[in-house]
Amino acid sequence: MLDIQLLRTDLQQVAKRLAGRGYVLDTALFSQWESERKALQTRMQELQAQRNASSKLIGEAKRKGEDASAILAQVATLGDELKAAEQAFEAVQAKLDQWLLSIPNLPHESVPVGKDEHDNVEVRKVGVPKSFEFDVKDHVDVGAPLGLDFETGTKLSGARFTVLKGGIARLHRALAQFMLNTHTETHGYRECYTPYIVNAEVLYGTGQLPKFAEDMFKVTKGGDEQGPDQYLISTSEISLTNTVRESILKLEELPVKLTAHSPCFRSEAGSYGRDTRGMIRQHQFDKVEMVQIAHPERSMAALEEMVGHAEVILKKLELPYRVVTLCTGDMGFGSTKTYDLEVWLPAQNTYREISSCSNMGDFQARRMMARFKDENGKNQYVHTLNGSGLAVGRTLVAVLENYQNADGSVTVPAVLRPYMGGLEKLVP
RNA sequence: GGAAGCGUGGCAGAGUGGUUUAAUGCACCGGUCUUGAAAACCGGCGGGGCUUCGCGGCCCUCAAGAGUUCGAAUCUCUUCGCUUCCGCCA
Repeated sequence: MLDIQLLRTDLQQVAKRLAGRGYVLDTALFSQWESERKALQTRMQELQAQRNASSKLIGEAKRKGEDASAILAQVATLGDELKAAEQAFEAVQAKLDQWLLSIPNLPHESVPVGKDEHDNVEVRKVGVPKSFEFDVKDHVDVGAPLGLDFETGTKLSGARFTVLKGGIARLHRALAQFMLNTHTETHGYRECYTPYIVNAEVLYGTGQLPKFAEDMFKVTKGGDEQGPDQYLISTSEISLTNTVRESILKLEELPVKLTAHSPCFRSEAGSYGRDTRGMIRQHQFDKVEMVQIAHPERSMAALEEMVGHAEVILKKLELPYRVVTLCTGDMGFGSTKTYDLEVWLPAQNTYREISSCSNMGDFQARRMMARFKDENGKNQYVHTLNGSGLAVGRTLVAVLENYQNADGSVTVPAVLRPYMGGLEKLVP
């Protein structure tokens, strides 16, 4: 959520910056609602003050045993008027709030202006794609004999669900363990285990609601169809970031660095027909997530650091990748700046997204009321950052494709062998 | 699932319709004193919002929501959470 003060003081500038990401800000609408709000709020508060004063007088009169009927008569008409004023105010305030919640974040000045993914800027390329002496297979064909089973996944749950069996299942687990251990042991993140079902208000905090409800899985408690709205998390960014909601952190508590391995559930509405083959795009996938709650002055540095943390995983796995700065038009809703990590997939002969690291600035913090007491004792919004470190399913895909051998086996990356009981190769 | 009880500011804790615009203590911050500290004393000390150049003024907030009332922490209803007991259960 943007700072409403910024909209009040510098509306045109905000509109201009949002235009860079392809968002048209309805400035006339805001100005109109804002002046309505101001008038209604002033009126309502006047009436409340009047009521409070009169009630106090009545109390005093009664205590002294005096006759209060004159004041009572005077205040009698106030009730209806006040109620009407309150309702009118709440109505316009609700409209403003909903509107504010639907506005994306302002891009940082350092973000390249652009329309879509074609305008993203490559920052660096690391590692050299290996050349194969044989025709490379994609992960579906490499994985099938090793226990990657789409057919059973579909039988159980429909399209975009997968069953992993045997060595592949273990490799998948090894990847997650390796990532989690690396982030906790060498990057200073605190391991967390969090709920996979969260309340709607939590999703307002991180920005999935109200705009992106169609991307989520909503769940219902048996026998409680009228119960509160709850959703499966689409990333553990949601639960990790919201751990600091409605709190005021001490200066010395920053930065808070959290990590978790969790499944992620995404409806993938709007991506029908895209990446239908294989496990690139699933309704359920695992991810190791990094989250930082940072001092505003430190958040951009923290973003660079976090990208580095994600890169370490790819480097240790010896997977070629590149780092890309997303342009204004391709960034996510709440981000001020985003780097994507794209891993080399030989079968597709291209780099594919495997991690996304973003600085959300105070956008989520304002929605969550997550603050810290600054150097001057003032409460300030924290900055929140999140990054995949990494998407486990896609990492599995990358390992299968990059480590495949002519005989159909897959070499286990050296760093994963301790997690595989020393196994060096997955053999059909 | 059944029964009972309880949710007040960072913590403890008063407060059962109008001197509570939430007492008091602890913690915390500033000051006096002190070589320094402790103690003592003085002052400050939750959060959100509106308004003002500023000083300030005002509104909301006692788990959440709704209601009764001129007036609600206090009364009523609903929801949520916690505690204890019983039942069931990985």
